[in-house]
Amino acid sequence: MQVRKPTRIQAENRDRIKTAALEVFARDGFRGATVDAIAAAAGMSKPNMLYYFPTKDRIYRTVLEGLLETWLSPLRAMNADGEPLREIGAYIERKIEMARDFPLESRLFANEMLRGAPILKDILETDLKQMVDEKAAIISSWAEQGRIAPMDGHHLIFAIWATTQHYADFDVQVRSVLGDEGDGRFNDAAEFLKQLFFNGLRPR
Amino acid sequence: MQVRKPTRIQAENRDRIKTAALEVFARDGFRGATVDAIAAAAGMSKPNMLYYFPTKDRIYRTVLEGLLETWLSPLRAMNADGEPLREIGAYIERKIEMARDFPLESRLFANEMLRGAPILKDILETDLKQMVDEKAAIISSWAEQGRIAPMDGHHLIFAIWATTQHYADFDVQVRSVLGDEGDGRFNDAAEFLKQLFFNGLRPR
DNA sequence: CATCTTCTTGACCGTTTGGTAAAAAGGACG
DNA sequence: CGTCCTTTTTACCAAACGGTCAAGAAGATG
Repeated sequence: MQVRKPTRIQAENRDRIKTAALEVFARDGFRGATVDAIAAAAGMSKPNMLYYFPTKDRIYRTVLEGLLETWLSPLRAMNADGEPLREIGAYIERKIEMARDFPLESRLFANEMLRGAPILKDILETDLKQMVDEKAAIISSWAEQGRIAPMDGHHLIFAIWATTQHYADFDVQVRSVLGDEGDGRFNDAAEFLKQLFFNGLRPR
Repeated sequence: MQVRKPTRIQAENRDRIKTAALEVFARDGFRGATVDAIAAAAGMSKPNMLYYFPTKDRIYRTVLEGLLETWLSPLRAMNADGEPLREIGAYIERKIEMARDFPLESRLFANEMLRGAPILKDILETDLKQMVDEKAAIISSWAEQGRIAPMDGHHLIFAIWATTQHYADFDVQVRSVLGDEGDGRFNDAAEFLKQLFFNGLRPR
């Protein structure tokens, strides 16, 4: 099986398509997105795009899978040997940065969840579950050592996901509510969330 | 302008359509949903359905607007004269109940946000903003009185929205990660969140 | 610069989509 | 039970959709 290395044009165009697809899928979801819309966003004709990716489904899977590793890396970085509040604080900060810098990725992920994760379900139940269980166990051990309040680590992780991704997924709502004073919302959110979680987790 | 009261059949069918539309729109979003799919879910032919609602757009607006008041009523119930932690705790509990009992409504709302809230934008910027500002002011006054920790009430409200709605919007993910032990997830979440927010908000 | 491969295009195809028209079927009510 | 209004159905339409095809344009390579 011959696998020749991609040409410069191939690399560029595949990249433009993935960027365009991210935009469209994040807004309209898989079913709502059209290959015409993606091609238009990528600045090329539909048949031209389909020369690089044979189907809409393939584009979607490529974008989604390309995103996963980046998306989960902050959690993977949470270290059992670190100081609990430092580790959790760093995780919150990193996740807020990602909501600010990669809102489309967050919304694409949210869209996949809303339709029942037909593509990612397997990964959620295996790889993701395994990692979350592992990190939740670390949190439990911190709690048993009395270094943080006793709690189920799973729900702590969910709470951090929810609060941080909210600023990407519900960006319209956040901006609508905050109005003109909303410019510093990511910094304010980071400060608020660290206070909330730090005080909420401190052992008592 | 004659407005006759709806017949029994009209009332029933409009209701069936709205229920079916909620299901389909919550899963596939506005663009991804098809009138055929909604009609099928409602158990009637497409032209029959369009006899009751002239366009897909009209169905969507009807469902969305019918949802809004219910959706925001828990926040409206937050009372300045109550005891802060009791009020906030009751709000969290009510929101978790809604995530459990009305997940489709939550996901429909999420879908509308993800595509930039083209229908709800106006309401977000006027009615919603007004109410959130009002409630955030109450929270600020509690903070000034030293009854809770100082904070921006807006972000507290966002955090409660995010953490509670997460259990509806990301239900697949939550269930995938929790596995078979996930049955009590709404109760566990309520307990966890109350602990988190109570400790996180206590004045110090 | 000739040749071979890669890339792009316009024309096209069958299916799905949102919606319409007209007529048949059903229900309410005197 | 006949009449009138409501409801449902069948058949249909134009546009949008995902995708194909063959031929031409542009790049790479000797």
